[in-house]
Amino acid sequence: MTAPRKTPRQQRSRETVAAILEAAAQLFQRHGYTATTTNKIAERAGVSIGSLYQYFPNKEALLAALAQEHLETATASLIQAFARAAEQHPPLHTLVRDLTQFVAALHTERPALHRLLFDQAPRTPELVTRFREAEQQIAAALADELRRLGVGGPDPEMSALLAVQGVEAQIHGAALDPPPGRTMADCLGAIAGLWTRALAEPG
Amino acid sequence: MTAPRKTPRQQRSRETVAAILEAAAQLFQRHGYTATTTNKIAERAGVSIGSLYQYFPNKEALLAALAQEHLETATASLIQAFARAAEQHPPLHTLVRDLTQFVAALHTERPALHRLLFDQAPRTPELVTRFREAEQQIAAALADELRRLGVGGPDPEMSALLAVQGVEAQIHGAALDPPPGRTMADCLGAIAGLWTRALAEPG
DNA sequence: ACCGAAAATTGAGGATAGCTCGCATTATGG
DNA sequence: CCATAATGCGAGCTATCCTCAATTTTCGGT
Repeated sequence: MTAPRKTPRQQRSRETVAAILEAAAQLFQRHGYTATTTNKIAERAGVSIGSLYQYFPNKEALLAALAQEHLETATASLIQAFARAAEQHPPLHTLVRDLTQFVAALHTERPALHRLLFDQAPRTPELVTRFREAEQQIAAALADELRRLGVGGPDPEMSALLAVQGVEAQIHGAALDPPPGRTMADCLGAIAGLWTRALAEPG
Repeated sequence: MTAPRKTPRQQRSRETVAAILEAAAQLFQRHGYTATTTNKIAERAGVSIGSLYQYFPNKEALLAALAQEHLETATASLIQAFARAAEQHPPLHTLVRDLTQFVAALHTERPALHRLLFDQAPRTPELVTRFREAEQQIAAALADELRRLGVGGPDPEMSALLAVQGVEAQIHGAALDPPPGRTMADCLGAIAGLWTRALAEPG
């Protein structure tokens, strides 16, 4: 159960919730999930521990709320950037290069939060579901472009989803520990090259 | 700290450690990591809680030991299967198809343990490192074959690593929730097709 | 066979962290 | 202005991880 226990109705309580989430984000990022106690979060937020549990049923729900927020903004910004890039009807290799760079940007912009959610957090079914939904949204946007270009093989939706999943994993790996002797740019270039070839098959 | 606290020297203690790990595996898989208490593990193993902490410094170390065991056997069996498949010097598309099926087998053979390690366990730096090492071993084996076939672009090691990371993520996704209207076999076919094209570029 | 040392086992309990619950305080709206 | 709802509070309950001093078992040398 990670759903909010009670929705704040007054301005005062909305500020309380915001303060709690802000404090949770800071402490989780600085000390990790398990090392952060809910009492410390409440203390830093300037509220009592009772208030915290008024709005969040358990510690995990704090993480779920942060994850949802991050996934929503990240997905939205990525889809927006992708849509802007697609406006000019670029060729496949440009589209793929842009996509990889947008995904890479997610890892460099808020690296601490990103790594918190992907490397430290216990992966609850709810978190996994949210993540899958984000993947599918991005894949849908990519699939549209593949269809427009007449590529992506007989099943562009499937190809798009596999591309999103693959690019995510590859860039995460490159950001975590890039192969010796290769820069991040090398990795991005290789990833873009691979996927341009992989997706080039006519529909 | 997940390193063993003390290495068992007598037969008796080796059996104790084995019983603890067996109990931990069962309970973790049945009830999840956090819901399993160390006292329950000791109880099911038929030893006292003190004995458990004689050999494992903390709860996390139990998971790390299970993870190391699973990763080692999985990596070894995958590399062995891959080597056997490569003996007959097959073409690229056969090699890629075999690789995807071997990886898929890891997800179907011991699904509970696999999902435990990938979806529930808190990802400690040590676990992440072990996982990276396994990836690199498999990638090295694949890179050899790419070189033999004269494919994989200018940097076959990089291509191989990206392929291993990508295939792992895609098959994990397909096993977790396959796209609507597609069977697992559809997914495997699509994955193999994509990577055959991606890796086909001459060196 | 015997003995001292090392290895192994034990389980009550300390320390700590997640979470509850009854009460106090503040806001709302009629 | 007051009844009601919303919000805030924090001591303390409960459960879990882990320690430690005492006990039992095994081993190696004589």
